[in-house]
Order: sequence, then structure tokens, then C-alpha cells
Amino acid sequence: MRPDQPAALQATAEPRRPQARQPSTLRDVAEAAGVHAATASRALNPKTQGLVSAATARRVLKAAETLGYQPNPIARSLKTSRSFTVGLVLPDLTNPLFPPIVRGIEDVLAPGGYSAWIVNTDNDPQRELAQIESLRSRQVEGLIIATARLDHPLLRKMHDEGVRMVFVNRRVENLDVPTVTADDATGIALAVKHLADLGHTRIAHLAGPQSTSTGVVRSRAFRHAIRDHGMADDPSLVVECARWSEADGAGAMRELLGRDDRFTAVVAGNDLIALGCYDVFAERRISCPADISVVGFNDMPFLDKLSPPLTTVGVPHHDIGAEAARMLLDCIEQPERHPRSVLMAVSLVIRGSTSRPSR
Amino acid sequence: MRPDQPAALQATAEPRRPQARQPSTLRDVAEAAGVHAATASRALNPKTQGLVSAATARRVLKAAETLGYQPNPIARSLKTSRSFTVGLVLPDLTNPLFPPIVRGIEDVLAPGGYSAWIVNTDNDPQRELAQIESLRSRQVEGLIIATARLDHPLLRKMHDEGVRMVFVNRRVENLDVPTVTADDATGIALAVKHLADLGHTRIAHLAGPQSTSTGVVRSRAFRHAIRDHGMADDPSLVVECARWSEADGAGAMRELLGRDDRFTAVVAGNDLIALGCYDVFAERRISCPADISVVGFNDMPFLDKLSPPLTTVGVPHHDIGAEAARMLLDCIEQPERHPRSVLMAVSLVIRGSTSRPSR
DNA sequence: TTGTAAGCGTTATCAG
DNA sequence: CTGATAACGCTTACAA
Repeated sequence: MRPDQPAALQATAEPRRPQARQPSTLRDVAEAAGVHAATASRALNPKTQGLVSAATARRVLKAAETLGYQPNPIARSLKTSRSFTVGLVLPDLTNPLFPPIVRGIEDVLAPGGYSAWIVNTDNDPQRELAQIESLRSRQVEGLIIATARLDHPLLRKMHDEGVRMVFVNRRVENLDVPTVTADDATGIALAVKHLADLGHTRIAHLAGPQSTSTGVVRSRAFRHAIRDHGMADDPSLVVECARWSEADGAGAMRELLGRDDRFTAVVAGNDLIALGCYDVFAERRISCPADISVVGFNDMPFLDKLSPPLTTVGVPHHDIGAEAARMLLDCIEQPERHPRSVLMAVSLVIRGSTSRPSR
Repeated sequence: MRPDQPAALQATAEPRRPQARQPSTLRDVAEAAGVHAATASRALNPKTQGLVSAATARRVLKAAETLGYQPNPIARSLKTSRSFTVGLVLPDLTNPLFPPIVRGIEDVLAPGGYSAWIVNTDNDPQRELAQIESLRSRQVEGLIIATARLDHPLLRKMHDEGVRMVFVNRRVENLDVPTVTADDATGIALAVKHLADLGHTRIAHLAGPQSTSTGVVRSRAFRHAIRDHGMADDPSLVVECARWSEADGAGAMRELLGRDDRFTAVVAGNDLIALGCYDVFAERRISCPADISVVGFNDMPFLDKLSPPLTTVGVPHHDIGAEAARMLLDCIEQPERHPRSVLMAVSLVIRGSTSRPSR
């Protein structure tokens, strides 16, 4: 016993671990129904139910019912090496981008009888390896990966080993794995067009990490869009953020302001980076959108409540998750089907952080 | 019983993949080391390593190493009925309150060799039951529950059955289960004192659901604090929200304004409810804090970027999660230890949504 | 249509 | 100290 108990709780001593009734097993059910376990198994499994007589099936079902029988998925997995579980590999659940994607995934998995096991990698390759190994040893039947980098030896190796997986949001360079992403290029084009239409002629870009497909696709799309609108593709107007974070966004914005402050608008690689801009605006008393317009990407929650409300590219998080899950289920259940990749449609969400340039 | 097994079960032919090299088993290792599987098991398990000679231990370890042996947790669970997994029952991962708590939990579990299985209930008792059953059938060694209601037959029954669990945030009435919550009463007292100090004399409260302990503790604390500051405890200044949501917060605020608009400040049951107030302010051109001051609860992410930045009660989400995980681990590993409950300290985070009353 | 038996990969309990 | 053996709860040839 610990000598120091917090005084706060004074619960009365109680009998340790009350009757934790053993869950009943298949044998219990079989016994209760007066049949062999094998028969009970067949009766309980829709796939094999046809092999037993209707009468015994009924008896077994009834017995299972009264005993409150729940099949033990662990034993089943051991025997069948299936788990009806998929792994979900995220960089960080705390990023508001992911929860809606997770919900989308779960909404598709659940009706199929599957569940998702969520892990965070914190963008640490060590952790990622450990987490994925742990998932695989738990017999997950596939992986949904949201942490892909363009150069990603681990994922490449896994693909070579035939590991079933689907990428969300980002992809690995030259790796033929089913992927679902937002239509990043179109999103950026919409953002640039919006700013150009407002009359902006010097537009900057705070790019996401160029180690990720999302980062390069968006920044490439930015440069194309700029030229399409007849503006100069000035490299000094593009700054790369090392990570998709508010802090990195702020750093990049400071860098940009140090270089040249004649730009009147900025396309941020994503919403967090845009929030970093807001921080710098606050510290330097820059007014948005009066002095500088900002567009984000993702339309994460609560952006409409910011000051000013952030104009951004809306992506269908939930649908992206759902589609990824559907793809993975397809890979599992119809392995012969050719893998697809999909680009989900985006839309510009115009709010208060963009206006005509004042200069 | 299961009248209908998930459709997934019907899957037929085992999908054969490319060269998915069979993971090596304990027998492979034993064979490679020239010992019996049992010996290999002992050598590999730190707990029983003392039972084998140093020499064989070394050989086994080496063999395991070269074969890339990974123990199969499923087989282990089946044998030992332990899983080194705990279940985490959330109402909705999409609520920004939870991800940091989850991280806190994982940060404690991981070093202990445990992982967490996260499920959402959507506040639906049906779903909750199904999810918890699924978790239990997967042999989770304990549950961290964030969905407790004051009257919660399922949780009460589980407690009677001796299910190991810990509550976070909310509790069940008269149920002696280890719980970690924020110090809600103090938080509300701080909020009311702050408003009183600013000179407010008619303060309203948008209470959370009174079906939850958090809701009643906070609203009771509100009434106490009001009286402590010499104000009248006017029931018409308290409106209950049916759910902890922005929409319900907005509805409650409209109701309140309909009753009597002479209040100058409102203490919201939580941040989402406070956001609902913002929505109503926007639609009715009420200025915050000039016309009405607002205080939230929880300090969820990005509140500092709102307009105006929301004054709120900061709670240590991460630490709450960590403490809950620690408690559950204690219950698992030292069952004789007396269960505690803890209240985590909170602090008032003063931002721009509160000021002196203008009326 | 049903029972028998083997075995999934471990670990626990015996002997030796 | 180590090996044999028997489970854990389930599925699935194969036999009857």
C-alpha cells in the first residue's frame, strides 16, 4: 500500500474485482445447444450456415442469444489471419485536418464490419516504423497512410513487399499506390484567379514542405497560375516552410517581408501557414486584407470565426476519408480489381481575408 | 448473438499478394537456435529470461535478430488474455477538445508498452454499447471513458461487473470510479470573479447539458459564485443547452436575448457554446465585448485568433489525458492500490471578449 | 448434416 | 536449465 494517499478521495474499501463473469465461448454455446463446437461455428457464420439444418441452426442461435455469446475476434484472427481491422497512420491527430478524415474513414469501414486502429507518427520516421510494425503485427488487413513523403524508403519497401495500402492527401514519388487527394492544383488555381480578379499583381506564395507531394504540387500550380494570369514568376515571392505549421508560416512570412514588401497578397500552402501570417500581421500591425490579402488551403474548422475570416480552398475532408476507406476495402475484397487514384473536387471559400489591393 | 455477421465476413478467397514473406514465428527462431520453442519463448521474454542459461539466451536472441522475428501479439493475447491495449471511448473525435487529451493518454501509455484503441460514440447509446462490446471482445485491459452521463446504466453495470475503467472530464453519479476532470467549479468561479471585477452586475450563464456532471457542476458553481459576489441568483439568466455545441449555444443565446437583454456578460458552459454566442452577435450586430462580454471554458485551439479573441478557462488537456492513462495503468498493474480521483488545476485566460460593461 | 481432429503462435505447467 | 505437452477460442478439411 502507498503511504501517501491523496485526501481528496475517500471511497470505501470494496471487494476487489467483483464477479467478472467469464464471457461464454463457442463451446459453451455448442454444449447448450447439444451440438459440437464445429457445428455451432457453422451455424453462427452466415457463410456456412447453409451447411447445417435449419433446426440446429435455430437452436444454436438461441443458445448463443441466451448465453450472450460474443465471438472472440482474437481467436478468430489467429486462425484465419484476418482481423477486420485497418491501420490509420497519421502525422498528428491534433491537426484539425485529420479528425474529419478519420470520421469519413470510419463511416465507410463500420458498415463493412471493419474498424480502424489510429496511430500518430509525429513526423518521426523512427516512430513511424515502430507504429507501422506494431500495426502489421496486429494483423491489420491494410493501411491508410497520411504521412507519405515524396522520398519515403519505408513505404516504398512496404509496397514492394506487397503490403496493402492507400495514401491520403500525399503520395510517394513514382509509387503506384491508390491515392486520394484533394485537387490541389485546381485549388491553387482558383485562389490565384480570385486574387487576380480582385486586381492583385504581385502575389506571394508560402509553400509547404517540398518534401511532400502536396507541397510541390501546390507550389508548382502556383507558379503556373501566376504565369497564366500574365504575372512574372518571381522566385523571391516564394518562401518554403519546413513544416505545415503556424510557426513555420509565421517564419516564412517574416522572411518574405524582409525580402520585399511590395506584394499585396499571399497564397498560403495551407490554413495553418495562413494562421502564421495572421500572427505576423498582429505583431507588425499589418492590416488584412487592407494591406495584404491571404488565402489558405483546407478550410479547417472555425476559420469563419477568425478575424478576418479566412478565405481558403475548401476540401471535402470527410469524403476524402470515405473514399480512401472504400479503396482499401476494394483492395482487400477484390484484389484483382485495378487500383485507382482519385482527385477530390475543391472549391474556393471566399471570406474576409481577401479584398482589392489598396496599393 | 449476432443475427447478421458483418458483410466483410463473407469474403471468400484469401487475397494472395506478391512476395509477402511470411513473418517468422517463435518456432523458426527456436529451430534456428537449436532449442525448443518453449525455451525460445523464455529467452525472449525479459520476465522469464532468468530461467535460461546466458549462452542459450544469447543464441536465441541472435536467431530472432537475424530472422527479424516479431512476436505475434494475437497469439500472445489468446494465450495470456492480455492485450497491452486500452480502449478510449470518445463522443466525437472531431471535437477539438479531445485530440490533445488523446495525445496525453498515448504519451503515457506508449512508454508502458500499451496502446490505445479509439472509438467514437456520437453520443448514441446504441453505438456506445456496440463500440464498448467490440473493445471488450478485443481484450482491452481497461477503458478510458469520456462519454459518462450522470445517469448511465451501461457504465454502472460495467462497474458492477468489475470492468476496469477510468473516467475523463465527466463522471457518473454516485459511482466510485477513478476520474480525472478539470477543476470546473474553480474555473467558473474565476470567470465570474473576473467579470465581477470588471464591474458586471447582471451575468448570464449558458449551461451545458444537465445530464452531464460537467454541466451541473459548472452551473451550480455559477450560481454559487454569483451569490458570493452579492448578485441575485436570477433563474431567468440561466439557459441550458441540450448539447455542448455551437448550434445549441446559439439557440440558448437567442432564448436569453428574448427573455431579457439587460445582462452585460455571459459565462458559457464551454468554448463551443461561446462560439454559438458569437454567431448570434454577428447576426444581430451585437458588439462583443462592448455590448456583451463572453467567457468560454476549455481553451480549445485557435481561440486566440477569433474576433474578439475569446477569454476562457484554460484546462490542461494533455495532462488530463496523461493522468487518466496513468490511473488506468495503476489499476492494471497494481490492482490493490486504492483508486484515486483527481481534479486538475485550471486558469483563467483573459483575452479580448471581456471588458467593463458599457451599460 | 454433423462430428473429429488439427492447428493458428504463444505461454504455462509439468517433468526430467 | 530445458523439453514435452497442453491449452487459449476458433475455423476448416476430412470423415462419417
